[in-house]
Amino acid sequence: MLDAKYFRTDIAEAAERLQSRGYTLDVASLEALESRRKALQVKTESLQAERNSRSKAIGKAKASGEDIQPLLAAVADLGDQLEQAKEQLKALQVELHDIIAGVPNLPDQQVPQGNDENDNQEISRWGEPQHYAFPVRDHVAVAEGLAGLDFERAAKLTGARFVVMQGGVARLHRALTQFMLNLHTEQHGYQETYVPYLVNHDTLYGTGQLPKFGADLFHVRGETEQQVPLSLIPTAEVPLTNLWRDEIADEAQLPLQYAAHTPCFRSEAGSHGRDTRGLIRQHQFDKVELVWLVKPEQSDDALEQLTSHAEKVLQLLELPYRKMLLCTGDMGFGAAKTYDLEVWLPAQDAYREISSCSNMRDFQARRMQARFRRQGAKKPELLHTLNGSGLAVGRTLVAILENYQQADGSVIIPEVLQPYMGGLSVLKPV
RNA sequence: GGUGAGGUGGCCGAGAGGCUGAAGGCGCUCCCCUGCUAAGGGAGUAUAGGGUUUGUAGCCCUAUCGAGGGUUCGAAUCCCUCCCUCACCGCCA
Repeated sequence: MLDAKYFRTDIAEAAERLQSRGYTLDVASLEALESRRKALQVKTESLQAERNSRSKAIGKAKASGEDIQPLLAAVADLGDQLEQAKEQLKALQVELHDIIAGVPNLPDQQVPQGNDENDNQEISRWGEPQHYAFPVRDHVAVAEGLAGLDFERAAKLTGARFVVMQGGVARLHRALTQFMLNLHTEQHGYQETYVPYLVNHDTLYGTGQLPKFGADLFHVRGETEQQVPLSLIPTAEVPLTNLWRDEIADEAQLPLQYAAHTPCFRSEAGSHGRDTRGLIRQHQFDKVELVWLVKPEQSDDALEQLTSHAEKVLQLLELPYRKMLLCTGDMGFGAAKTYDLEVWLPAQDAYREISSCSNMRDFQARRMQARFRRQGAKKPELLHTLNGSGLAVGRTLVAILENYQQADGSVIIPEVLQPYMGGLSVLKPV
């Protein structure tokens, strides 16, 4: 969420910068609402102040044994007026807040202008896509030979966009998460963290999934209407970033770096018909997530580091990839700057997203009231938050199955994973 | 799941409808005293929103005692719902 004050003081600039990412701010109605809000809030608060002082006077009069009836009569209609003003103000504030909470983050200045993924800017490439002397199969066909992925049975158990993994492929999937977590915690300074997979709505609001993107989530309702509704996390970014919701960190504790492996659940509303084959787009997938909480002046550098940590995984797995700087139109709701890492998938003859690393600046921190206090400072400041996949495990599995496939249907296991596979160096067809 | 006890500032802890944004203590900051240290004296010490303002200064207002609703002129205090913590019982990986 952007600072409400920003909309009061520099609304023209806000509108212009938002337009660059394809978001049209309704300046006129926002200004109208704002001036009504101001008048109403002043009115409401002065009514409140009057009520408070009169009530205090009644208390004093009563204590000294005076007759309070005339005083009571004098406040009689104050209550109704106040009640009415409060209700109007609340409605107005909710309206205003809903608008502001639905406004996306401002893109960083160096983010290229653009409408969609075609305007993203390629930053670098790593590795050379291999040439295959045989017809390349996609990961579904490769895994079929290994009896590793069972989409039919998963559909029976649950429905479309779920998978059952078995045997060497299942183990490879597990090996990947172990490898990634070990790398980030041992070499990159992240604190290994285990988090809940169900979170409440305050938490989802904090990272920006709510109120706008509830349709992308799976929700779990309580038995009764009053019980707190929960939702399955769409990414570990949600619980990790919210660790510091409503808290104030000491400057000395920063930067905070967390790594967690969790399943992620996404309803994929609105993506019907896209990537229907295979593991690319599932309702449930595993991911190792990296989250940073930093001082504002550290966040630019932190994004570079965070992205390099995700890249390191691809490099160690020897998977060709390219690094893209997303344009204004392709960035996520809360992001100020995002790098996507796209891994080479030979069967698709294309690079596909496998990691997304974003600097959210203070956008989430403001919603969460996640702050820190500088040494000796009185006022706390908002933190900057960053997150990135390091990496999406399912898609990494896809990349390995496709890039390491052999003519005989076997799949070579990347060297760094072999210790996690009991020394196995190749998955053979069954 | 059942029964009971609780949730108050950075921490401990009082308060049981009004003079309580909240006693007292600890911690922290500043000042005084002081060869050093220890002890002592004094002052200060939440957050958010709003108004005023050139101002992240000052001043003023409002809100906040787990969360939300209610009763009341007035709620930390009374009522309801939910959340969380602790204890015992039941169940369970």
